[in-house]
Amino acid sequence: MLITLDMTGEEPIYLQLRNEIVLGIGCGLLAAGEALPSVRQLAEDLGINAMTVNKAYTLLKDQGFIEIDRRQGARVRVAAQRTPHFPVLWQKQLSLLIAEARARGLEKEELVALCAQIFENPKQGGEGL
Amino acid sequence: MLITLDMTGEEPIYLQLRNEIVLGIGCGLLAAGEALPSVRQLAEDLGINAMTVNKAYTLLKDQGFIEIDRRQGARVRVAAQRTPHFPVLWQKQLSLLIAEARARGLEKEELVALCAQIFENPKQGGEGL
DNA sequence: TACCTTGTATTAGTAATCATAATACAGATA
DNA sequence: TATCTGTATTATGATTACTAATACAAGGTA
Repeated sequence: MLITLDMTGEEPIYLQLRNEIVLGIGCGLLAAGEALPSVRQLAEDLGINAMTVNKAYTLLKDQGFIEIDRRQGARVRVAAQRTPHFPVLWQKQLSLLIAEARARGLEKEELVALCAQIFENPKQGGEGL
Repeated sequence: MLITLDMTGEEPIYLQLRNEIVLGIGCGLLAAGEALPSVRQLAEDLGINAMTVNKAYTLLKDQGFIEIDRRQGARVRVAAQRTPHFPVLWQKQLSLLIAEARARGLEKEELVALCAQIFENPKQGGEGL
């Protein structure tokens, strides 16, 4: 999977990397059980420090998206993605985004249609606005 | 409208304040055209510095949620909330959240239903997960 | 054994953020 | 004149974020 980073922007590198991988999993570009590059390999490919990659991996592990074996490296988590409780922070962020949309005059039908569209292809995003 | 801040958490005060106001607008607790407290008044009520309130207000103004008249203070923006182009950052954040949901195994129907529910009452959030 | 790979703990240093405070100013209003 | 708006300025202290360099631990393999 191709990963591009914006080294000039304000978003931290490790967060960009984490988000790219989450998007990859969500889109199916990264299949369940698929191996991720080693921290050193990915760091070299991206031209960043290995600890920065490690920070992203650790974050993904703590959030339940990947598993890390000290011997064999990281891979996309197979099971248990369907956590019983969805993260509270996730719900708060979603509520805030929807509140912003309402404040800007978006109609309920538009929102629902947009969410359904993004669900199909999160990397493309919503082209209809 | 009642505003509560978490002074111990990690989220910046000015951001909490900004988000609370956005939620208030989105839920209709703050009507279009309604006046907001002055920066000094709100700062005193909340026990924070006036410049912190000013930072939140300036952010809300730059994002198109409120209008600020130097004479009469701030008020919820009446028109033009329906911006022709929805903020790119908003779409990116929504795409990321939906990708996270997919990665965790949420079904499309569940997502749509949840979004519709939150749209009705963003402050309540999604209780169904 | 020797060497490769893997992740990770530690340390460090630079930079940025955040909240606050004290003023001061411009403009409108009562 | 006195008082209310927002705002620009400057400063300060504390904290945190971010990235990097290095060394270590553990397992695989020739």
